[in-house]
Amino acid sequence: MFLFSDLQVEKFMPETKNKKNIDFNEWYNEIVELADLCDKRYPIKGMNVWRPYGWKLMTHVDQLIREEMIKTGHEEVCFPLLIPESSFQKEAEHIEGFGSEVYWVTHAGLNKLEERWLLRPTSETAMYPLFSLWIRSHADLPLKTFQIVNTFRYETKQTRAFIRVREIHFFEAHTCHVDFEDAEKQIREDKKIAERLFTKLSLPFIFSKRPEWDKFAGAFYTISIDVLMPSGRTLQLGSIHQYRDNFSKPYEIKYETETGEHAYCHQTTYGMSERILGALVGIHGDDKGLVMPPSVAPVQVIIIPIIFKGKEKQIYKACDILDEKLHDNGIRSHVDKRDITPGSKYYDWELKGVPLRVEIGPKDLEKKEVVLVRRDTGEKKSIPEEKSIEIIEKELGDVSKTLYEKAKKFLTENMHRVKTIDEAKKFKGIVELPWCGSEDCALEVENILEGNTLGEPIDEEKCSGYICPICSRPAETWMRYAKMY
RNA sequence: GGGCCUGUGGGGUAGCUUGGUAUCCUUGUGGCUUCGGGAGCCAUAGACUCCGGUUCAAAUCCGGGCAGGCCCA
Repeated sequence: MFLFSDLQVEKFMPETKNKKNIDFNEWYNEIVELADLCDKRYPIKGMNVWRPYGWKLMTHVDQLIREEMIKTGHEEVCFPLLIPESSFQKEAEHIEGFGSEVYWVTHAGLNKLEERWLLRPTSETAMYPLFSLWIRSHADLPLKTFQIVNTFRYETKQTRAFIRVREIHFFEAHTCHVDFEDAEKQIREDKKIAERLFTKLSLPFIFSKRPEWDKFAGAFYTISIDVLMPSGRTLQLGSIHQYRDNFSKPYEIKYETETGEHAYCHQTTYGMSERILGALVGIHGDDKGLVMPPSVAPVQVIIIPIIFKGKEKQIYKACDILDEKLHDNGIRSHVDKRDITPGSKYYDWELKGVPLRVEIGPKDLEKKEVVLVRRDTGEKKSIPEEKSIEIIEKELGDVSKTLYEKAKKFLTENMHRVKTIDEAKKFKGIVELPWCGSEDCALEVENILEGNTLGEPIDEEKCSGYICPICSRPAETWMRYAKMY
């Protein structure tokens, strides 16, 4: 039967075709294109085009990272995209880890190259031959650099916008230190950077020490930064690696100590990518579109003039005055003067995830008020025009907080520490089980739970008094398992 | 790595089984009019993924490529 009420729902509540709660993956695919983040029609698998809005968001994320780096004494550099094969081949584990997924340049013009070049899958092997020239003395250390560049990995698996791509928008920090302890100090700083950065992005995350068999190719150990997506899968947003002297030896990154000895550097790296944007989309978004935290929203406050015949001038003027005041207070605002109906603008900016909307119409002018609407909660209220700036500033902060708390609740509710496989089977998301330390046992858990080994919790007492659910030996640590992207 | 499904104007689709003139919605453009949750009218623009095969004739049938999606490892 055809009901008028169905039509109304359709008419007044336009939403994505796919619902986030029902089919997250399809919803995600729909929204990245609807919201003008990227264009997946570029004819190479896994290489999507950044559209203006998506790129703006990404550059705002980059800027937050850049600020953290500068604040902690890192210097920005930019290395070449191409790496000679001979540079790439110096560290054995690294080659083994990346060898199957690099793109090779074999020809230049009409000539075959004498030595092949590769497109960087990450920049260790591009940077380290130069580091060995830059570093001579202990006074040159620590060397703290970073770059934000594109890297290339030939993914054979299913690609997904921002989450699994072949051309990666990559942030990588590379540091060199006098010894292991100084490198460890760097890693402690890296963890604090993550806390600050992801709080600004309203993205609660967990650190895990990746298992030995799944750490970065060439690393001594790897700490991953993971978030939990609404699908129940984890998404790794960043990695912090302790290299010890694994790379400095083959690349001969040495320095002269105060006593005139020669010593190898200890190194760390820190990596993140556009997966952060994928997490922002997936975790905060809803069936109306994106919901962006104010820290990265290209437009934080959208002002919609409600035009009535004969009153256009006054209304536009009121909008412009507020717009200017917001700018003066460092808030990114915009007045939407397009010749379409206000309702149509509401939907547009909701899709784009603008945190706050202000409506100014004739009634508001009379009452010296403006209407304020929150994207995250839908809450709508009238506020006095003269207090609008302070109220808007406060509301922007509240949006960040609300987004964070909502995501934190989801993470907490879907992370469970249990003692047996049977208990673990009851839960989706992330489970922690006692672990004896054997790879075989972890892989067996992976099989049973149909998930992956995420890693051990860090900065936490070891797991004592429990037994490994597979082999019944005493457990050494807790181990996390989850389905991963 | 294995299996399954899909490809028609910018977007979404009908047509494909049974080969012959490509449907509708949306969007774009110009104009009139309107504006507190996707307004209306008029005019106009725009498509069969690529290569090969079968056929008098292919969007339609067959094979392959490329691209997209889903499931399993």
